[in-house]
Amino acid sequence: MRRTKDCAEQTREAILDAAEAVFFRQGVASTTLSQIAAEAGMTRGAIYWHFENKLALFKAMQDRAHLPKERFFDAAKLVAADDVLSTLHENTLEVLRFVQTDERGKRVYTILLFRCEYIGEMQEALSRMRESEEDFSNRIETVFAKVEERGELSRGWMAKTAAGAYCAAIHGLFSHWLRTEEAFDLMATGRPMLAALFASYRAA
Amino acid sequence: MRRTKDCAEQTREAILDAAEAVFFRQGVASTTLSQIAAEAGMTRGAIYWHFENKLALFKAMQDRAHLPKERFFDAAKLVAADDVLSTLHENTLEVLRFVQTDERGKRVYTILLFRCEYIGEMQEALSRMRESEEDFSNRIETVFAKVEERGELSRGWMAKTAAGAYCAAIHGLFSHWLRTEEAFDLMATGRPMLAALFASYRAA
DNA sequence: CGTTATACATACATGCATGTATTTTAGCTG
DNA sequence: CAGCTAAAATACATGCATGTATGTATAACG
Repeated sequence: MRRTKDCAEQTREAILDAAEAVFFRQGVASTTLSQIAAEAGMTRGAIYWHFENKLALFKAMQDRAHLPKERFFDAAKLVAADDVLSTLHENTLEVLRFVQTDERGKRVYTILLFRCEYIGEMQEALSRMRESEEDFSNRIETVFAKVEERGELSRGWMAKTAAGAYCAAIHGLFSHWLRTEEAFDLMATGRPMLAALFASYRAA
Repeated sequence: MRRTKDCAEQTREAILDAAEAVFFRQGVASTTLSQIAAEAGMTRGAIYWHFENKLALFKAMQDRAHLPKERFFDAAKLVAADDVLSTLHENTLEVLRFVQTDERGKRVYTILLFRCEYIGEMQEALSRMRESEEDFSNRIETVFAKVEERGELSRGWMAKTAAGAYCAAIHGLFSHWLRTEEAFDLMATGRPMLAALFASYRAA
């Protein structure tokens, strides 16, 4: 105990790693702090030293793996592009490629999607997630509004429905992939799927 | 107590209703049998009389709202159709229309998707769900295999990726809709989205 | 009309997770 | 080297959900 300062920081990271692992295996609600401590090779004392409680630990884990949506979709840049649709299309493919390599992101996103109930104390975590999702949704809608304004959106679509379909497609791809990882080739499926969508957005 | 036989059946239904309501509000893991009993206006005794435990109650709730996938997608019929793709397309639109009217289905599906962690005791419930999903996935893949065999599937798609994209799209639509119900018009978004997908499947 | 099984309610024992208080260990400081 | 404090481990009190055992009222049945 009390080895040194960065030794404590190392402990903190170990606890977060352990939390990720146990949350992933067992889900958030049924995971006890004892289990996390055991996984990290310590006792609950260490956890309570570094974190206020389970919710704080959960949030810290969520923060450590800042999800890709925030860093990949800059609505201002997208709207400013020459060919907004093509830029969004390419951008999306880039995200698909990226997430495949991001092991931590995959684990954390799986926890957020499938291993967490977001109730009681966790409601705050949900509202964070919701805000982030809503923010994403809104940015995408802004982008499509611009596309529509420029007359580049096929009739049959409106900014709102186009954005909804885009979000649904992305979300569907990710969750289907995370649920059946070994049996699902994200790029092989996502590429033609996005191609179909964007072709429809553009159609004369 | 001991009113009559169908009075007991009525109690059973009331318990299931209460479970649905509380699971929906609070999530499955953190819901206690006392809360369900209170919601139903009874005590835990009634629950333990009708159900072995929480898992059994959960399964009964799941069974009562048999989800639409089972009754709408008959792979054999689909494969036998003249125009398989068009039939699947129409079938899918019909499901979209139907689910909007099925309040119980909506609640239960929301619980299954967002209010349940599927761990510990619930893992069995998960494997049931998984089987059902996998079965659905497989049936869809069978359908697309037939389409491919007939040479009616555009190059750029293979049976597997086409089925994956279809499932991802459906799942994405449903979950996006259930998450933001008021702000999302399922048909208005789903119709052009499916049109885009199926147009791509067919493209010469 | 008495008995019995049904449909619950109530009471009780157990276990376990949480949070906090206390204690121990070891690095740092003068 | 003494003293202090950061970094944990340990101990303890509490609450609460579960499961089960027991109690009880009433419908069904002979």
